[in-house]
Amino acid sequence: MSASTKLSTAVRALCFLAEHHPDPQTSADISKFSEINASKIRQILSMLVKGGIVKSSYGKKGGFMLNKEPAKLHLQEVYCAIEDRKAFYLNVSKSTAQIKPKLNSLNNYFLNFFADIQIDIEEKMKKITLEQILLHLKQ
Amino acid sequence: MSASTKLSTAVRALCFLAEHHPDPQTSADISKFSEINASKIRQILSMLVKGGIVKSSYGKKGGFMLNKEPAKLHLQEVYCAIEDRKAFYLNVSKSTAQIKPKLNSLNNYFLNFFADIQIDIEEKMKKITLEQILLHLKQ
DNA sequence: ATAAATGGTTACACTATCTGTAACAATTTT
DNA sequence: AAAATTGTTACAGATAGTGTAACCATTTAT
Repeated sequence: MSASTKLSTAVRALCFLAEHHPDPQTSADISKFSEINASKIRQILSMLVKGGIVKSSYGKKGGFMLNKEPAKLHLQEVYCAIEDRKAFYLNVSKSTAQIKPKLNSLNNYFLNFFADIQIDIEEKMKKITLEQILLHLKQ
Repeated sequence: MSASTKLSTAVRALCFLAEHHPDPQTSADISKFSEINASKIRQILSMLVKGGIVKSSYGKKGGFMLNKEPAKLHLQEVYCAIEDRKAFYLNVSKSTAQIKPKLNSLNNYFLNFFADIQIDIEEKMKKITLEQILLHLKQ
C-alpha cells in the first residue's frame, strides 16, 4: 500500500471517528463513509491502534474510537504510525556490490537530497492537526 | 519510468557530458559510464535535447554534448525537461463521478498539501546546479 | 549517391508493486 | 457457548516500472 493511500485512508477514518466520538464505530461503518474496503480499514486502523492514536474493542458494540484530542493529533504522528519506510521513497539504490566511485558519489548526493525533502515534508505534517482538517471540512 | 529514475539517469549523463565537453559522446559511451542501457539513455537525452539542455548530432562522430554551462544549469530545469507529471505524484483521485462532499473536500485538502510540497521541492532543485554536483564528485 | 553510424521512437516481455477482496484466526461481550 | 467484532494473512487481478530489442530518421563521410 502506498504511503499516500494509507495516509488518505487513515485521515478519512479519523475524521469519521472524530465526528462520532466517543461512540465506537465498526470497520463496516467507516467503510461505508469512506468508500474504502472494510478489510483495508481494519489493516490501517490496527496500525493506528498500535500507535495509540485509536482505541479498539472487540465483540458486540465494539469498534474503533479516537484516543487523542483532534487538536493534539498532528499528521506526522499519523504518518509515523502507518509508515515505516520513508515518505517519498525514491529509487536511488544503496548498492552493496562493486560500483564506480563516481556513481556511488552521485547516489549519495541524491540520497541526501531526498532525505532533506523528507525532513521538510515531516515538518509540514507536524503543523497540521486533525482539528484543522475537521474545520476545513465544515466550511 | 519513475521521476527519480529519470532524474538520476539524466544527471549521470550530464556529468559525463560535462567532463568530456565539448566532444560529442555517443549513447554507447554514456551507457558504459552510467551503467544504464543505451536505449534508455537515448530516451532520456532526447527529452533534454528538446529542452535545449543538450545538443545531439547524427552520423559518424555524432553524439550528445552539453548545451549549457554547468554553472547555469540547475536541477529544476532538468527535471522539467524530463517530467511532465508532478514530481511526487500522489494517489489522490480527482474523481469526476459523484462523490460525497466531505470526501471531495478531504481530497482537495490533500491535493493542496501535495502541491505545496511540490513547490518546495522545485525550489530546492532550483538551488542546485550541475556545477555544484560536479564539484561534489571531485571531492 | 551510398553506406555507415548515430540519435529517436515504439514495442514488448518480465518483474515488481499496488489494489481490492476474501477468508479465517483471535478476542471480547452477552 | 454463540455472536460480533478486530487483527492478520493470502491471493488474484490490475497497474506501473525495467531492461531490452528492433526499427525508423537523420546525418556524415567517402
